[in-house]
Amino acid sequence: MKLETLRHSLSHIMATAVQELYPGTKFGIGPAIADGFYYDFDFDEVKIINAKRKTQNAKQQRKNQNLNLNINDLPEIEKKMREIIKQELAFKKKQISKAKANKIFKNQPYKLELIEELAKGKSKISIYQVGNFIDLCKGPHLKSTKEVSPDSFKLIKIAGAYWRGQERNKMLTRIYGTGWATKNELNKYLKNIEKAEQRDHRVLGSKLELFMFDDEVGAGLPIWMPKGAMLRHIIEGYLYEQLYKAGYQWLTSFHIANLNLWKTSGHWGFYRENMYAPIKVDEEEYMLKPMSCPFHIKVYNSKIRSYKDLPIRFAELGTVYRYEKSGVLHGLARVRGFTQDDAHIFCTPEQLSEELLRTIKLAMKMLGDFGFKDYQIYLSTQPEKYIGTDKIWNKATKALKYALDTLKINYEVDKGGGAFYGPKIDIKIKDSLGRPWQCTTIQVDFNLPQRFKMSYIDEKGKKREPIMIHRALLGAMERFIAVLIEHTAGAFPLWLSPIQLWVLPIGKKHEKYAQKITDELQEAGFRTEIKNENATISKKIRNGEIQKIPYILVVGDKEIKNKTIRVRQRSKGDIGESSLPSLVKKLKSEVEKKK
RNA sequence: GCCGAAGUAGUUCAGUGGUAGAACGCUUUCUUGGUAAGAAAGAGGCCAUGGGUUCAAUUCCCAUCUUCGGCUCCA
Repeated sequence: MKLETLRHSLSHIMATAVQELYPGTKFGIGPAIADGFYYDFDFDEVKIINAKRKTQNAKQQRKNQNLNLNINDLPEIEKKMREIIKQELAFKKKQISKAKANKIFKNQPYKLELIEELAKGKSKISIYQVGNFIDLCKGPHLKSTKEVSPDSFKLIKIAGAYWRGQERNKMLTRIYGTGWATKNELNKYLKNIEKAEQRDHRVLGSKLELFMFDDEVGAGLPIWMPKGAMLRHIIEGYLYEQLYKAGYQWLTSFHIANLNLWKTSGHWGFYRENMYAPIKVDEEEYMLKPMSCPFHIKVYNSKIRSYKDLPIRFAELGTVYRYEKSGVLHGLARVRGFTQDDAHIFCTPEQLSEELLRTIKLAMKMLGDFGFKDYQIYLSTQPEKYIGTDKIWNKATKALKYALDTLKINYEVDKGGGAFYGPKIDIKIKDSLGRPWQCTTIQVDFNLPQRFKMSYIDEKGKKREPIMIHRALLGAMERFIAVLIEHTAGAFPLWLSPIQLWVLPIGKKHEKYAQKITDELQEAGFRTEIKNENATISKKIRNGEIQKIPYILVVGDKEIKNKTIRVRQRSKGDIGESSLPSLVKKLKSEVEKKK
């Protein structure tokens, strides 16, 4: 039995239960998804009288006695589902005409909408019936509900979801469930979810004192605490070094700029809903920057460029501000002010392939250095509305494909998913709960060079328009660190650890020696702290493990006598006595390998 | 923004129509310790904010803000 079939059938069983419990429900759709299933319901015409309600607050009463489900109602639906399963009902498939379908679903407006589309070019529509519940469905399904083990599924959450995923449509109530072949597998799944929640960057962020939020500061505006700021600083240092090696030049630009700049760039016209309101300065209006590109273009345009100067690569750790709808904010992964590892490459059309190839190679190297090997790559192509000629679109899309193919990278094509100004490559990294986050983006732009009248002088002394590539390889510091925290569960590799070593003197008389060791390690460039507070050695070690300190050094009488330290490695335990120089050598090679 | 849930100590959470408690953390003292929790004492809260109902509101009602789970949108 395929899990997908089981889950799809569970979704029908849930709908059957809902129909029995809340007559009058209108049904949306109910597919199987990764790990489970859902079904969308419209309860607007279900009167509260029909449902057995334990609690009713005033808000619900005001809503004209309409049913308003919440998480507390799920056990009752589960119970009903088990009753249905025990009845050993068959899933019956039928092929019917459109006219007959319209009759059966005459009280189901969402189904009628689907019938209209399904019937196009077909004479028959397939339906499935289980118990008294009939649904439009192409299947497949189980033969009977008896194939379902009544304790291997669970309804897990309830949420709003727009009909057909369109914001302008009505919001339906979606119930999510998870379903497995056995009770054991279900429990394993639920345990895994719990484990994943332990890796949540929002939880670890405050436990490890990396960053914080404050109501009075504002939503979506993280404050970096000392250890988080250090982590960020290390990553920034890495970027400066890598990009310099890759032939980039660094720029710095300001956080606000005259509205006129954003009018020229087109952001005022096309991106306004993501920008904050203008700030009045004397008689002029200024905007907080949502992107850094116009500044980089200004630098490019500050003098006449020859074909010999290209490609020009301008990089900036650009802090940008974007209005994000309140409901989408998510820890560090989705914020309202963030710093992109942004860069713009200006090149000739002939150089485009080579530049894209270099950029993707660099992205892969950098993601690899941070330990990311598992991600999804998308190539987004020409959308319906676009600027530029088909010729140049084809050329750019081909160049992107060429780069991916040359590097033998697997990718999916997101047809029509490109920006209006050019095609792009996106790389998404998954978080602890499997939610994908877009980090890397490499976009070709035919729009801005035109808007800012950019040019270079070619071999024949003629003015030509350069091609622009926008690229953020880690994406944004905030989001990247969020994913990094979840990826490592906060146990950062040595080179990234904000604090790399703790030195623990056993007693007061060992403090002087411990301080000497600490000083020498700091001198050697390692982020080291002495822990001489009043606590037992066991307690300090425990704290060190909780704080995910990579190395803990213990010193006492024996070590002083031998001129050594006792080394404990994170999650490995005591790895024995060592001299300081040999430890430093080990640490240096570990930092070097970025492991 | 939309649907649903929730905001009590630094953190995780109990609790109550008569202005509050636990655990961990923190501070101090005792203890001077050998690889994941030594002991005692103490400090710490306008119970998110603003209104309303009430003799009395942290508790009931409303609004706002923030957070969480989804939807839509994105780095």
